[in-house]
Amino acid sequence: MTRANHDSDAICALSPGALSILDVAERLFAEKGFDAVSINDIAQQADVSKANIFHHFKSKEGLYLAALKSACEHAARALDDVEQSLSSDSPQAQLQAFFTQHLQELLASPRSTRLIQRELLESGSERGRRLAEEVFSENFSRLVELVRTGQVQGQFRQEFDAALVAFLLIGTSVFFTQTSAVLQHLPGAEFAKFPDDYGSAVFQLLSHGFQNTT
Amino acid sequence: MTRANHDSDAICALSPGALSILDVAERLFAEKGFDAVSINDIAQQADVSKANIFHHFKSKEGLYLAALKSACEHAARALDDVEQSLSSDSPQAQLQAFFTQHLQELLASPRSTRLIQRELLESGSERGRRLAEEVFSENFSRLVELVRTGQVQGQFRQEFDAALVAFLLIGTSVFFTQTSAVLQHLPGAEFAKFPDDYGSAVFQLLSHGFQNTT
DNA sequence: GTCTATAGCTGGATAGAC
DNA sequence: GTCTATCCAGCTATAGAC
Repeated sequence: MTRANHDSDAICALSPGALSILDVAERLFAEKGFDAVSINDIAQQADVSKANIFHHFKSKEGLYLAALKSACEHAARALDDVEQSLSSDSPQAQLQAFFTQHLQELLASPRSTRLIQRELLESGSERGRRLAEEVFSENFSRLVELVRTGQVQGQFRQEFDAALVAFLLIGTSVFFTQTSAVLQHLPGAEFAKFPDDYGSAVFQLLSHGFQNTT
Repeated sequence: MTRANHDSDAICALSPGALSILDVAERLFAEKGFDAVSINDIAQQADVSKANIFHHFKSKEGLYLAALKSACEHAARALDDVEQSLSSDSPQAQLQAFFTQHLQELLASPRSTRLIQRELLESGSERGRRLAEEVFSENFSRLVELVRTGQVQGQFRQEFDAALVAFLLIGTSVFFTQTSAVLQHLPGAEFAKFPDDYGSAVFQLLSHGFQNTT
């Protein structure tokens, strides 16, 4: 708990050995989950001894927290990049740009995404909540603001909660990446094989709705 | 693998002791995941001895599979009920009825939902895929057909993939139940506290889109 | 910083009495 | 069907040499 901050603040000063340990740990924890991964597994795949891992990290949980923090920093950085590269076009253009890049980012770094996903699944732990608050609340707020701007400018309907729209923009992407492996085995869901087409189709649908107005 | 079928076909003939074991197991596996739960934990909470569990179930994995199958049967039954109670109204009325009842079902039995969710997260295993295929593919197909019917009748836009619409109807509900615990801690997301309002608002949004047409 | 060796414990699973 | 007692493999973590 208290120690984790200390460990990962100096993340850039870690020796190369520690970095490869962290890298392997992040991958294995993301793939199999905390309890299914042993220090032995990590030691083998990182080509170091078990004891060496305990030299660099205080405990197994400490290593896990370090990997989690690394994944969060990666995710947060990616979101920042997305927002910085937003053109100063209309809100709907900005929203579409965010949506597209966000989906691409999720697809490009499935490891971090998955590790965070797993952590959020443990809703019982305080960790998951604090994590979400600290890492995502700021970015989420900015996205909500973007929707609100579109609403006051009259481009978006005012009858909808801006936070709800933002939630759906994020959720449809996350849920897609989360289920795409199994989606491909459902009949009629060929869209699972073309993430880019999925992205633009979903944005179209969220924009205009599936119901016919003619 | 081969034994699981044998075990759970006779699920109704199990002794009361076995049923309480299965009940506790389903709860714990859903809450913490397979690896984080020990036979000791289950034995304690079910008020039986460790050995008794191995008398009723061949192994820890056998017990897990039994719990998973129970959860799947529960979920599938709920979906069947939903479809049977569909009125013979217009496709959009049927679609809305399905959406509403599906969301309510998810909220009413979070244990089963969560256990299946966890299993799907392990996309590496064949189990997850087969599970989704066998349990959900039929219901998913029926939902897709419902959307197609609305399309040929001209009530829904034909430009969208029917399977995509069906996917979003399911995904927005599942993702909501999945993240609601953490959602409540995000600024501006008050809708997390009112699932019913969330349901109707999302259906409105998916129907008409967030973009202004005036 | 990195290793070998090992302590100390808990996990799943079994044997056999009742 | 249910229990107590037990086996042993595998785990986290530490000690101490280099």
